[in-house]
Amino acid sequence: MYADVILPLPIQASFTYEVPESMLGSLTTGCRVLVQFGRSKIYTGIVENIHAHRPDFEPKEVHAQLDAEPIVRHPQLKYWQWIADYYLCTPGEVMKAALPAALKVESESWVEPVDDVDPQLVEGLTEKQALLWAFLMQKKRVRVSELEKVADFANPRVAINKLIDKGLVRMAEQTVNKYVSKKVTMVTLTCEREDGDALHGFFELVTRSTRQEKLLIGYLDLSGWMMKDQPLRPVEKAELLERTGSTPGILKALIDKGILKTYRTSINRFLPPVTQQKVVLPGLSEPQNKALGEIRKSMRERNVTLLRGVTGSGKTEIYSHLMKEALGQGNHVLFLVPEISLTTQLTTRLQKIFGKKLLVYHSKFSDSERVDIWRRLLTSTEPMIVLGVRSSIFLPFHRIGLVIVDEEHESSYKQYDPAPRYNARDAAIMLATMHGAKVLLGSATPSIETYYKALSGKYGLVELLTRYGDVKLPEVMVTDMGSMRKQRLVSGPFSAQLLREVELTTKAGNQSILFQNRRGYAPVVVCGTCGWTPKCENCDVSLVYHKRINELRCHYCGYTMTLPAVCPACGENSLSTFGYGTERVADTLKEIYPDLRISRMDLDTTRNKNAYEEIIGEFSRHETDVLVGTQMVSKGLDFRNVKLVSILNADTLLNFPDFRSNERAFNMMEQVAGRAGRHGESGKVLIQTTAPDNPIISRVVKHDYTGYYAEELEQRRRFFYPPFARVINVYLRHKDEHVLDRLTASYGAELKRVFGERVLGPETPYVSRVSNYYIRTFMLKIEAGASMQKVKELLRTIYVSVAALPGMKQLQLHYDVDPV
DNA sequence: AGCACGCCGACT
DNA sequence: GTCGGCGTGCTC
Repeated sequence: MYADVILPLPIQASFTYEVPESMLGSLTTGCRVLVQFGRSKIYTGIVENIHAHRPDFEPKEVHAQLDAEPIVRHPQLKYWQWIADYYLCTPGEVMKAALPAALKVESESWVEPVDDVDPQLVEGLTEKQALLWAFLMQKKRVRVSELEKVADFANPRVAINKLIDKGLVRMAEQTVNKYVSKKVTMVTLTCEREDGDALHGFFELVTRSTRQEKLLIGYLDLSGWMMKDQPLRPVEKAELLERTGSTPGILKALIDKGILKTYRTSINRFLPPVTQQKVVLPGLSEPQNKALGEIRKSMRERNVTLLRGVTGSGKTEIYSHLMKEALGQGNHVLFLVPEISLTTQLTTRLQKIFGKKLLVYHSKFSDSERVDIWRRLLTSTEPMIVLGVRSSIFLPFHRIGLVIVDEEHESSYKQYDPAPRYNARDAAIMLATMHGAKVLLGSATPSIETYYKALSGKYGLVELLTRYGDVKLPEVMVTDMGSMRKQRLVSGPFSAQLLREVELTTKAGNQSILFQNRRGYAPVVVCGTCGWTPKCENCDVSLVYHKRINELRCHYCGYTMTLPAVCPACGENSLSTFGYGTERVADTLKEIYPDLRISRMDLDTTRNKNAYEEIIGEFSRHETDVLVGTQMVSKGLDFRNVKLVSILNADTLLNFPDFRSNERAFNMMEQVAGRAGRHGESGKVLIQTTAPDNPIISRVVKHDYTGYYAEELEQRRRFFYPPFARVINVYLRHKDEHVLDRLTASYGAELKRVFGERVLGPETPYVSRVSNYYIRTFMLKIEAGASMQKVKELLRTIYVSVAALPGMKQLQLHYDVDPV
């Protein structure tokens, strides 16, 4: 028998290996295997298919079977294939994205001396070989990578191979298992279960402490100690303390008395629930209830329903009710949220309702934690909710009944780099379709495509246009920075009007959020004498100044340099900074109001795992008055006291040179505005711009989504963009700009020959070089109804037809399907 | 993606 | 004349 195996590589084909007899019968589709690929490398592959067709080459054998049971469930491989087809990448790339790293063991090459070394051979070694040999004799066994480091000469691999040829050393591939299961502390009684006397004695020992007694009883209760016909249920220490309201001290007292003992164990096994978790669902307001009813009705008729609910309308409560229903039917639920909104705020809220039925899947989790969740879904038959980010669509669900995609318009659902460049919203809809599950998309500002589908009847549409508790939508004011400046009413990034509002808000005991979509201190540094400006070595961008660390940073590749004291071009001491990033906004505000408590939230201040939670915690406990931040502050956060929100520079949102810039700007402003006044009296939003008459801003002022939508749709129709066209961007990257331009011309000619008017470009992107690669792009606009299968084939043909051109091998070409 | 093979310039 | 550089092709 032979197994077709998917390998985590950007190669279109799958590879056929022979199944050794020992695995016959046990090796099945969906199992992981270790296979050798090429001369030495060992990869984890997934068995795609097992068959008896002898291939016309001599296949290698499957090295090892890693799973007794499939780790990828039946519909999943089909799903991977769909993603690979749709997003124009290989199944191996999908596999790479889908499996947590710890499930993808890869080999490391080791070398060791052979058992009986011929000393004569050692004599005849060259200098380089002798150096490697000496190191190896010292260590006995060494990684190839280590050996390569020790070698102070080029191509050490050649020398190693010579040693192997001579018969002095041999290679050994060793796979590394990166998975470490999480350990927890468990509690158990020191006596045997049958030993009633001992237990009686224990109770005697705690008669003088009600709290100790309570803990003991709690243990008996949780473990099912007395129900001797059933197996003893292991009890976690944390669970015991929480359930009995005890402290670690009380537990310690019982351990000291010799009643209880603790032990460590891996939690990768299932603790059956003690009692059915009591589900306390939030009550729904009248409008919420009505919306819920409409959603249920819509779901009976259609697979996908859009819930357009204004910010603060209480979509989460509605989701909770739907999720509970799905759980009740024994189904899995996938609740997708954008990376940024997976805060403790949402998690704790849902945890209170669903307890252990809620699994959270997040990129900040360690890999082992992700594997635990993977395995739980695989082995458990219980209904569960996965609250997760983009990549959680790849988890091994078996009976999805409901998929919820919150903030469906969010661009972070789209993976941009590396492949697969998938949109988790769209992929989740496909996943649901494969499972026969229902989908609910939620947003205050649905994407144009989604709303179009909803209005045209393809999706169901439910609208919830009042905020919870009838709080009014915030009042939006626009400040014309141009005229403010003329009147000298601007200090730094702030208009006098904004400063007054911040002051009033703080005096009234409320909080403000200032939104500036740019991190760092100043985006540009310029020499006042000669005009020199620091640029990134690897990318075509100027470096952003970060003051606290006194560094210039590239926001594309991470390149850094310290700010020179004098201009390196002319030697004058005349470097000055321009523009405002969040760091400078916070500093400037502090200069104006030294007593104001200001915190900053952006990528730089939230690097480590807890920083994000801390900043949010501080702000929600009202330990800070003003929160300055990038788009991070615009998503899913709910603070009671925020009464003022300001977009410091709306111009930067409006002036993007692509077809989605209006959509992005409107969504962003509406989302930011939505942070204001979610409870009690309504809040205020202040937009600072030099273009106060911009139509998008006018729509935001009126919170006029439908107006914006109608106008935007018309634009899309006129210029043939989504939803009327399907867009595929083609990226060409090369280290040599001249070669790139030559290849781009040939490729473009071929592209246009085949697709004609549907091709736009080539274009040099705004940032034309990233990490030393020059970039050119084409945009392909395909009629909405056209066969993507056909388009895909044509693209492949075009690639093949230019593949022979010189330099093509060093050209990186990739497609971005449905770019956002 | 890795990795080896193979073809051209700078050293003994 | 070999060592070592990088471009090309293959991997079950």
